[in-house]
Amino acid sequence: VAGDMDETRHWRVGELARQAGLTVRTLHHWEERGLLAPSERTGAGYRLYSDEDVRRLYRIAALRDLGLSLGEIREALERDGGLRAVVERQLEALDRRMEHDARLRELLVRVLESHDSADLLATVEMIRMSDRYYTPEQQAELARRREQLGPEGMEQAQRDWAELIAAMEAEREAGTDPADPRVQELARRWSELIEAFTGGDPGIRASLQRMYEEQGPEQASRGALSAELAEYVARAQSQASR
Amino acid sequence: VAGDMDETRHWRVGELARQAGLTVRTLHHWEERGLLAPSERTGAGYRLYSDEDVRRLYRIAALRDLGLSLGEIREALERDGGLRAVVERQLEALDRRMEHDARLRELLVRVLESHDSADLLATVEMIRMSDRYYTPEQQAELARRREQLGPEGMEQAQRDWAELIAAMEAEREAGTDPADPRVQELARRWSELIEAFTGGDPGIRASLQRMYEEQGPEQASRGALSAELAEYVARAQSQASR
DNA sequence: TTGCTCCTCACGTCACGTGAGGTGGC
DNA sequence: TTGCTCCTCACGTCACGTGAGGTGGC
Repeated sequence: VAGDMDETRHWRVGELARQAGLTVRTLHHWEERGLLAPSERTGAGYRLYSDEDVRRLYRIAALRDLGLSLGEIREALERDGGLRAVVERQLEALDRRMEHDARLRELLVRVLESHDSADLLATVEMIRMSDRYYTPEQQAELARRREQLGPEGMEQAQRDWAELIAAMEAEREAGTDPADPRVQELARRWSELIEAFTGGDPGIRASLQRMYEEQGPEQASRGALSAELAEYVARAQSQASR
Repeated sequence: VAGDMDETRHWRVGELARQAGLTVRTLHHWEERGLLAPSERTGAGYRLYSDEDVRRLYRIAALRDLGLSLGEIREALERDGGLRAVVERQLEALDRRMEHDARLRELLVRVLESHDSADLLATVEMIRMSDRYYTPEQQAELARRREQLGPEGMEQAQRDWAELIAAMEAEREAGTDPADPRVQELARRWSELIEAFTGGDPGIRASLQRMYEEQGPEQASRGALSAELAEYVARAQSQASR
């Protein structure tokens, strides 16, 4: 073993794959993609990798473990300074993903904590809706306000809405004129609760309105409001300004 | 708009896609995969989605946002309690990914902080190697020990090794007999440093040895040790036991 | 001669994106 | 009649996994 003069040791693909903890197919694929070709072949076409090839292989494997795509790895290996550029992009993408995952995790935990699975699906749908209509800043603002309210405050708000909706629905079913003082009082309360939700932020108000316009009251309120009731409330509010 | 009796409103695929923030192709795909088929078609084959279909669509979209695959969504919607099971699996997978990402992020930051890109690639390769040969527990143990050493301790250890390797290489080049007392002293020091690294843990010692056997001294030491020098040290150590 | 390793296609995966070529509907 | 919407193929993506069918090598 001592004086073994194997100046350029060569590796066959299977050997090398086993060594590096990869599959033969992976090495084939890297070759197809132009990342790593063996510097020699035997007469019968067997791939022979040199020490130099092996070093390149380990570099590629390392970069792959950093999450780079094969295209990015090529870029990193070809250009000087390419590594830094590619890794910076990679880090940014990773940060975005980690943020996303953190939010997702919270969501999943909430889903698991919830016992009623219909209710929990509704929660997810609501969040999805929010994501579509509120800007990230607006969402942060809404979250801030929710935090300020605390769990009891949130429940209180929900009860307030449930009560108000029930009262409004009762008037509508009774056929009360929207201009009636009782209904007008409810409409005023309605505006107050919306004001409390938007916190007076005109952007949030606009987003909310766009959501109701585009999705309709049933979707936007996740079933809390019927189209008929929304219509009735709108009539009462237009009455108020007369 | 008021008394509109559209008992079963129908949606065409484009409309619905726009509403839901999806593409038409996505709805086609969901249909191919058996997730959501419109309950009606026009004579010409136009898809018509009912309110019921729309509700199902929103449920699917919500679950997709939770990161479920289309297959998992089917499972969740078909079986009772399927949602909980699927979400639990999802959460476990997410936790694993988040842990992985956290480690990856550290790595990427270290790569960016390093100025010599060859050096940084070596670091990544070393970590890859460690992942292959040390169990998670052993890695934790090694990390604990590194932390205990602190940055100065680490640098000191690296200097110790560099010195010892240089001294050993000098003897080898000079052709000193491995049994020579000077070489024997170096070999003793060598064993001490390995002992310091493994912390006396036999598992770590075995993993380290397996790594050197399977990868060879050059790869395992990331170029710090030549095959010849490793051979020389081995001879010196076997001499010691005589 | 028998295994073992290797070779080159080539299809499958996952959730759609992106045309191509053609037809119904207000 | 002119756009617009819709239809059904069908290939492409990304990094390989997984055979299929056949041949070299110690």
